[in-house]
Amino acid sequence: MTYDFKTIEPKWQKYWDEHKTFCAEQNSKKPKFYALIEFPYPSGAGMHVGHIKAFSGLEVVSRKRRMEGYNVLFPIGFDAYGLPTENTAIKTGVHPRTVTDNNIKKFTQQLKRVGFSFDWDRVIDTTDEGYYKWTQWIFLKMFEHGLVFRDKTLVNYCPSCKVVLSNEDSQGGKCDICHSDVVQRTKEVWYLRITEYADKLLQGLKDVDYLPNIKLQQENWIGKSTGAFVNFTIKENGEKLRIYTTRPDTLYGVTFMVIAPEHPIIDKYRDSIANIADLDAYKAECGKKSEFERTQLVKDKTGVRIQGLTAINPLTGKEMPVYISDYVMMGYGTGAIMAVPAHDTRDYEFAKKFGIDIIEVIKGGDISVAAYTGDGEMVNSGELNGISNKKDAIAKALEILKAKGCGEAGVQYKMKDWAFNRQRYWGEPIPIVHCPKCGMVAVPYEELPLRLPPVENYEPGSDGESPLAKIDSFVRCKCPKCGADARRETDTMPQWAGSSWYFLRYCDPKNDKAFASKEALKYWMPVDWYNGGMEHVTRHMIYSRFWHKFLYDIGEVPTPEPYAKRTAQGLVLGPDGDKMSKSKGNVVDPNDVVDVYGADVLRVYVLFMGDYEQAAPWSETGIKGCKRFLDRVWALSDKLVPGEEFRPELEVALHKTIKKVTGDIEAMKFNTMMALVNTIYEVGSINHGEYKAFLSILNPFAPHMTEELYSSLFGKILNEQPWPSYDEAKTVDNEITVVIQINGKLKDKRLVPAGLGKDELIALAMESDRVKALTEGKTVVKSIAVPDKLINLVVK
RNA sequence: GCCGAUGUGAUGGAAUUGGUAGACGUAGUGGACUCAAAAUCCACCGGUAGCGAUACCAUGCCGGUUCGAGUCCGGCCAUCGGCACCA
Repeated sequence: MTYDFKTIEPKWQKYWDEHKTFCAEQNSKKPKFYALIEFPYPSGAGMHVGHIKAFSGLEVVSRKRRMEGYNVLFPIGFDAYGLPTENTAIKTGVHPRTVTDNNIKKFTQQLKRVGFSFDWDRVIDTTDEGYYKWTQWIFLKMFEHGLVFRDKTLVNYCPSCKVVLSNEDSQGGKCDICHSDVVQRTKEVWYLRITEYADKLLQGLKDVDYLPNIKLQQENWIGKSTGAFVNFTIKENGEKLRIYTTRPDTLYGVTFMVIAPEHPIIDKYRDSIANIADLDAYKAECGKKSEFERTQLVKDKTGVRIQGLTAINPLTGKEMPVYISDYVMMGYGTGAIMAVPAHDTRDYEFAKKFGIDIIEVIKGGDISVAAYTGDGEMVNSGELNGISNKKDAIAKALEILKAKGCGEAGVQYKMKDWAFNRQRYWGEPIPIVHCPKCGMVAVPYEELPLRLPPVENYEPGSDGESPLAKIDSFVRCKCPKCGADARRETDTMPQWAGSSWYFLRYCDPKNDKAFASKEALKYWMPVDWYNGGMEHVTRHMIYSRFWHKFLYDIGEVPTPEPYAKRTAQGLVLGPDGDKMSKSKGNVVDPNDVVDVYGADVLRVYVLFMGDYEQAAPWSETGIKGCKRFLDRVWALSDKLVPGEEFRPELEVALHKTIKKVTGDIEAMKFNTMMALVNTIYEVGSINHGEYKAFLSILNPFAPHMTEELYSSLFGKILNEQPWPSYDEAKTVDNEITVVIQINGKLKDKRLVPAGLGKDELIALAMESDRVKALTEGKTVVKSIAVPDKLINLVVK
């Protein structure tokens, strides 16, 4: 009898569907466990095996938790708004709704074939009007609370196609569609004031269990820095030029100022600037570069001195030139810096290039060679001289600034406000009306959802407007406040919107009175364990934590943080070791694997292929090992003998393995249970109790095969059985091999009873013939013994 | 450039707290079974030298701490993820 996956796997999938085996229970007395995976974007290409790996980690945890007696919520849905779908629609003329529905169908079919234990009664789709109604609702709540505003920004604009482009579609400054040069263009867009939550987002990290590197990435993204705002007076007109610095202690070392090319002071005083044409030309040149490119090309600093603006150092009264340069960004701090070339690398390069003075104010480096960014004694710094501690120097500098009334301590965040709009069709319409009298007016809550209207074609409108701008019947409306003729906003929300709160909807996905009921939220939140890709740990996670914290502040959700725990899986690379991509043709379709090997082999392989958190290439040969492993498990049914108690020859191995697998699953280490099968083969037989235990721990990985074996051999449904327990005392061998080292090198081994003391071990080591031979005529200087592990003799 | 990670045999990777480097799998070699092949089973499997016991070398590179370093520290190199309009 061989394992016929082609009939057995669909049989159990049907059973699980019909019995709603994996649907979360309502009103359960069991403890809850909410496992969340990042819901997929349903692309036309269908799923690849990377999705399977991403979902399989918590799939195993969820199945284990159910056996451990938890009421588990393990939901699935689709993050379906997005550019690729819209681009397909433009290309083929098929409505994005139809494209999305087809893709979701394909994804669903693929997921079901793998036998994931998702709760299929709670599927959500962010493009469903019953869902995006609530996305719009939350947006309006933010609008109501002053977290939504409009401001100018630079966007990538293709003058030839007349569209706003994403960073991805404008790489290298060329339009992806027509290959003409992309320019940076100023546009007024929507923002969410996420910076208001910067500190809360940072503080909240103290209370959650994320992998340390994930926390660190988020901390760095928020980028809190403490420093000072300092006002420099402009000699010619008395204007205050406000700068932000983290090093107010270096104020005596300032020799010039740099402002962003877009800084408003230039336009304000353009009439009094002699070389305004040069500045405009430089600004235009910078406009071609994205912010990313600006910071990247540091090798050669560029800039132009402003003829007609001179800054005065508030501490020394010294006059200093003001430059514009693209290494200063309008989007961070105040868009202006004081340059201290002696102690900042970028300022140093700039000063060298433009021949500006470099004044040392901190001892310890050689400023003729490079900027010195380390600590040291303050020099050339008036009342700061002699202070050798950075912290004290900064404190003193702040004191002086405050006394003179020209500056104060301040906090800056690297995090920017969230540009919350796209000029595209396939997204949630922003529910705002522009009234000539009342300004921006919210669409009333009772009119939600504001539906996406049908359009003829999905090409972006001319001049960078959304296709919605072309729909007169959509655009023209009455002001909800005063009834006057008004215009609807035609931008849509970015793809991040729908995924910023989906974990809340899963708690109560069919509710049409609220995004979820208070009871459901109270029961299920927070998410106990969230797993996804490293590429989402900053943007998606920070955006969604922000939405959640806002909802918490207005009393709509019961927990301050959405995710109690977060882990991340590594990518599955193509067989060639490159990232899987359609263009490289190295994408592996899970359906092909299931056709040949079955779902259980695929599931076991993606988890056994290596470290779950690391990227690993797909390997056709590696998968064969997993097939052999499962075939050997299946064949154990031929070696079955009566008996429920573990027999002495397998007892330790079983207790050890149960303990190991129980712990390893929690640590997302999945690839270490194969060895037990080898041991069982060595023993030559397995009894009922032993087989039951082994099938139980394998069940989360290979649910179809283990269920078939268990139910046919023992007449019970395996996933209704409890997770096997182990006896700590029986996980250790009575006899242990200890290692004898001389000067740290392995020289001999001894099989000794477990738990031997240090002195006994050392005495034992001295009896060894090898040790005797090697220590002859020498002295043992030191002996180290680690019980049950090793003895090391230091010999001279 | 900045932030985060990774680097171990032919190969995917183990080594859970600083304590036997290479578990387990794949590939390979030899053998059993077979008319033969596949499948399956058994054995071997980091390098150099040696008949052998064994010795030396070996976890990207250079250095350090330690009785002992894949693991900790410093400095390099390479690769990957993110850098805010790809999701």
